[in-house]
Amino acid sequence: MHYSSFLNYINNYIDLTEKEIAFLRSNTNYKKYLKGHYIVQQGAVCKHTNFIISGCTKNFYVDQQGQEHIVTFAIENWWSADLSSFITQTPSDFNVKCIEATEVIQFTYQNQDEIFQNIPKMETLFRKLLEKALVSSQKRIVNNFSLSAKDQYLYFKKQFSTIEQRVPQYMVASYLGITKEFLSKIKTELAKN
Amino acid sequence: MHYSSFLNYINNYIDLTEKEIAFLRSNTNYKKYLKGHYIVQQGAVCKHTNFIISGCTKNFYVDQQGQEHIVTFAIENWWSADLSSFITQTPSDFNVKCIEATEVIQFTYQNQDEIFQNIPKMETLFRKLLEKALVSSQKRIVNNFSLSAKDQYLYFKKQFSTIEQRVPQYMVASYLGITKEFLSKIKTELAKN
DNA sequence: TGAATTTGTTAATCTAGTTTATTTTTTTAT
DNA sequence: ATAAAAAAATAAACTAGATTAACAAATTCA
Repeated sequence: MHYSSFLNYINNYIDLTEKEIAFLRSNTNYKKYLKGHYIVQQGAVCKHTNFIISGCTKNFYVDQQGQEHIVTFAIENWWSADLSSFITQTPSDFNVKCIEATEVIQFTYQNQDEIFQNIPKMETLFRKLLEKALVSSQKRIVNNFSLSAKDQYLYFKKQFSTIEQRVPQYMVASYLGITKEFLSKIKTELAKN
Repeated sequence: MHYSSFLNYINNYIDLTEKEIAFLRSNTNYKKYLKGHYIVQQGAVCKHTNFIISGCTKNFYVDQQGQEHIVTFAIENWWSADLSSFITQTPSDFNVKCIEATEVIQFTYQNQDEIFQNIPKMETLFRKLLEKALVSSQKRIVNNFSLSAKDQYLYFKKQFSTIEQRVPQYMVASYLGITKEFLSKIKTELAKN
């Protein structure tokens, strides 16, 4: 039953036979993480790619000054992993931490290999997901350059209103690359209008 | 003969049969662009993905104030396109312009589909290329947040010394998201040590 | 229920990077 | 070779956003 939202998601993109579904099940597993737990820790290898059934995670980097920089959030029906560590199977520079209790369907690098070899449609799906992720990552770079902090916040709010309602404000600031104090200032200014 | 560097490149990752090579050739074509010419123009659909045989391109966005923001450079043995427009086949927000005279092997969206369907190894290759591109795009976001402009410049220099030597300094500044004046200041400071 | 912890606000001071304007150097094309 | 155009340097005034510090509000949990 944990699988239904995962299979529904896949089903939005591709059609799988009963056999393929069975194969997918046997090459993935369900896991539940408590709030505050780490799915990946800086310095450890990211063993799994995770599809989020419920909950919320943040992927972040702690710099040399000890400051945390959030790269991405992930919620239901999104994927969450440290891609860099996962694809090279080498220690990670990033952390993935659960902001809420989080249920996932996860698979290892080997699982992924098997899945792609046996169900080529799945590799096509992943290729397309990666394309989209790269586009939005590039869009974010451009926004960083061409928008003021206020406009970046408004863009985030529009794009990810659900996330904004679920995570503390200081994490939104970290995602935007500004201080929590400055985001607070922006919000009071916006409230005046 | 134009194809040799393209095939060499592919050969670094996967083995192709003679038949597959022939198929690849018949689904791609060679093109030469002059310096200053546009491969993609903001508002037009990006018809091709381009593998660069020789030359150098920049992928950039012109914001509402008319300011140019460079998202990526591409040189020999790199891929160049506006991914967003290419995958959706809708008008582009970005331009791809030749900084030098540039020779490419290019294929359309339909070509790509045919290639992936007939040579699944090629889709695997592209999936892996996309993974790497996404990793470096995310790395760039983090650098934007955690490094000073000076350190970002040093990182760029280390990573892309060939590019730095080939493009005007104001384009490097645009890529880094700083003004040309400030990059000039950084460089004179660095020269003093 | 209330003490402890986490999250958010406000305000003064500071600084990395921008803007604007002028000058110098390098490149390009004839 | 040389004029025109493009690129780079310099410098002063300015500003978006950071830092620091003190306080207020909201959650959490015993």
